[in-house]
Amino acid sequence: MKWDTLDEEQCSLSRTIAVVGDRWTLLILRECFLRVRRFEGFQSSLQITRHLLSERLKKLVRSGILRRVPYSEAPKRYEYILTQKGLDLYPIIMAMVHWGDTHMGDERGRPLLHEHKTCGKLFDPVMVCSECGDPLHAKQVHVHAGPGRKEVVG
Amino acid sequence: MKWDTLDEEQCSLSRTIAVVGDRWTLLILRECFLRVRRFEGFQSSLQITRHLLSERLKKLVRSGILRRVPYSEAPKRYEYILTQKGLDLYPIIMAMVHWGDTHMGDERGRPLLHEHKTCGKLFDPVMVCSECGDPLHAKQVHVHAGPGRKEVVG
DNA sequence: AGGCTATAGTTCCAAAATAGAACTGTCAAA
DNA sequence: TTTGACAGTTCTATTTTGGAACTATAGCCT
Repeated sequence: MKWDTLDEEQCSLSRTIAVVGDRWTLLILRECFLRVRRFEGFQSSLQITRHLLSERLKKLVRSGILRRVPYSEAPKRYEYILTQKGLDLYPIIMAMVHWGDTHMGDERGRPLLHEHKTCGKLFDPVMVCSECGDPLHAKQVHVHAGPGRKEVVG
Repeated sequence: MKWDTLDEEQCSLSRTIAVVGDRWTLLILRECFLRVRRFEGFQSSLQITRHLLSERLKKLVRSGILRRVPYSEAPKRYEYILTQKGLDLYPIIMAMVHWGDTHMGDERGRPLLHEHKTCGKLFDPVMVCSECGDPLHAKQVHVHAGPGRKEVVG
């Protein structure tokens, strides 16, 4: 597969994978949601090589997920801030964190707890149907071809 | 980073990434949710090299996400079925599909539509708080160190 | 003025992962 | 007996990563 044109695929999952489908990108985004914004911050907390970090940040900026904002004029220095498009990745990250808590946990318990500020409680993320509000399960979902589908599969 | 011990990291996201954090694995899982079960099925719909497909399927079986079930005795043939642990990845996949639909769509419209069998309507997946049921947004969440956390960050 | 430190990268080479194609082995059907 | 379907394995070439060192700008200290 030609990963460089993955974002032109018909499948929405492929298009998402094109931008966030690698290990480092996902970990960088985790740091973004933990309020890390600067090159040295990402580098020291992730132990990613500077070369790859540089690559990934550029790609995230090109994809419109991060904005590169100057925070110092002399010397010129920038920090990386999530755009709305980037903030909208939150459910993906939370879904992954929750699956890890549920299925990959160890005896120590979960490393982070999440508090929902609007209700004040510790919570788990739950994915529900936008129409009826019930929790979603794979077996209750039927897939139809949509308007953007070239040929029918599945 | 040593990717082979990523599943021993303290971070739940890292542990999830250890098993589903690469492009092909995610695409294979998409096919699983579209009811593909066999080697040739995955190979022909994804155009993945047979070598990598073989590797990834083995890893998914080792991780307990797929089960390798015989469907023919002579010759011995197997198919790959999602376990409950695998089925629980559904929110991750759906979150990614939904983000792709929202932010990476093109003029043709979305390729697939999802019907919730229990309510009969076409829906979008929404991530909500398990406690109050409100939709989750990154800025409304506060992170605490949990019992499995060695040191405090973030 | 000279040297140290902080920040944000870039460059270079070795090691690992992936792509692409061909090959293996088992069995059924023609 | 030949062909085809299925489920892989093996091989080499290319691409991506990892790891370490290097560059560049500017503030601060003496």
